[in-house]
Amino acid sequence: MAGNITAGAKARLYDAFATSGKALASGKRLELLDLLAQGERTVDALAKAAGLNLTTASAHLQTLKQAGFVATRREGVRIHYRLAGDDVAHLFALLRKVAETHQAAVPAARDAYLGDDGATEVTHDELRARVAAGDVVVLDVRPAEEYRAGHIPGAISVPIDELADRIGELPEETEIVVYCRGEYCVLAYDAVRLLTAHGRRAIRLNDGMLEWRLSDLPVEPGEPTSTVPAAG
Amino acid sequence: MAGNITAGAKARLYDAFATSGKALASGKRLELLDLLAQGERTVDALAKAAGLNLTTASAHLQTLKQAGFVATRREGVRIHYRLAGDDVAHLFALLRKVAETHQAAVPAARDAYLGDDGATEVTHDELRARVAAGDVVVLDVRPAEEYRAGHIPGAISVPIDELADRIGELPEETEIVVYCRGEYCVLAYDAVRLLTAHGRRAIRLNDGMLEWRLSDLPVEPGEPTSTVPAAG
DNA sequence: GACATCCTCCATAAATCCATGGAATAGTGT
DNA sequence: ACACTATTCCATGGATTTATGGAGGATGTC
Repeated sequence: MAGNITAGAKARLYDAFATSGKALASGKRLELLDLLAQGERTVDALAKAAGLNLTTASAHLQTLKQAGFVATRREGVRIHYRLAGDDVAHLFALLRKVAETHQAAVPAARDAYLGDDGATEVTHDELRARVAAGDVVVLDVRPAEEYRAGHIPGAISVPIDELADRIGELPEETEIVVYCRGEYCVLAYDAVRLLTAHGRRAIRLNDGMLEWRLSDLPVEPGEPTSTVPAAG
Repeated sequence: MAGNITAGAKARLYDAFATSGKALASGKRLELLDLLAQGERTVDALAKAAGLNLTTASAHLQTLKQAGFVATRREGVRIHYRLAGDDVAHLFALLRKVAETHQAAVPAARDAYLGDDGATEVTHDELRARVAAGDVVVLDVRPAEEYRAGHIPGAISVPIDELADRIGELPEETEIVVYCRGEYCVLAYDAVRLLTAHGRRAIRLNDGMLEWRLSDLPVEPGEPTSTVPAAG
């Protein structure tokens, strides 16, 4: 029923909260939030990235907008959607964490999706220490657009789609730390599998850009550089 | 649709997250979570407190259980539901906060429900300082059951239903700080209106037990005492 | 102005959710 | 074994949500 017209003030308040809850109640909308957490995007780009019909994507985005989770910006004929605030990203991240902690189906679905890459994981702190020591190369395998919107300082960008062709750009001996969108993003897993298959030493960041940003660690916007920084 | 049988592993993972999202997608379920955040309760008690048919309440609780948000304990013929963890309470609190921040309808619905009591609000820190100074009486107006499950140390219990009859138990000069379940709980507002109408000096805690507990402030379980502590 | 692009709004069919009453189950007391 | 209580399970009708195609609005180009 949800939203009884003649309901009392209490029901109206809780139904308003539930409007925001409903925004989290569809896998496709969560996928859209996941994408938006990496930076703003147009409706068309979101639809393609999430594998949705344009009309369907638009409808989901309206639901998110009603919940106040996203805001829009018009640029000519395009409309760019973005998260309405970092608190929304926090809510999204917390939902996933709580679901993984308390819902038995999640770890299973997670493993089925991500698979095993045999890679070690490093924490934020370890990564920062090793970057400071010049010990590793940090590799961002998200689409270039997302790298541009913000990446870990010093990371180089090789989108997962181009990685097989551009593997020669990566150092042969230095260890490579790969990251992508977040804890449940498959790109870094795929990248590690590809890199180790080519004899590179690759490990994975614990999680990804989402958690990095929400931990208030430094984020750098800007274009990818075409050269790999001198390692060691 | 949500839950395509033939969907890929990614869709299954996000649909699993969405299962937890769905648990937050009904005003009635949020009311149940609000109650459970105060302590465990039987199905029957929850149904009555939320104004639900027993069968309907049971169904909502099953939804919450599937999401992993609640756990159960059998005691003889009764089944007690409780939150599965503090992270669930955090998620619930964050959802409300994000909704209030970003959804225009929430502040309006909030004001319509809570009304105005003309009262000053005090923060956690201010309250602790004034309690330490013996400057105020802290009054918990939640049902006795919830007080018993955990209350602010030193608070006295007068459930809102009994307050009109028991107003004489309260000091006439000392300022009274009232609190109840949380930021959107109406009981403290009602209590302040009642107390000021009877010439008492009453103010309100910023929020309530939920936020107090989630801030890791000390919580005391135990029976109400029938005597009001000597004030000042 | 005619036209293309990007997006939102509308209408529709299938799937899902909500509330409810009645049946079934688990545990208690006699 | 029998009655009784608390809760869950099942079936049903009505409302809501999802996906989709087509119409309509807004903006930019020629």
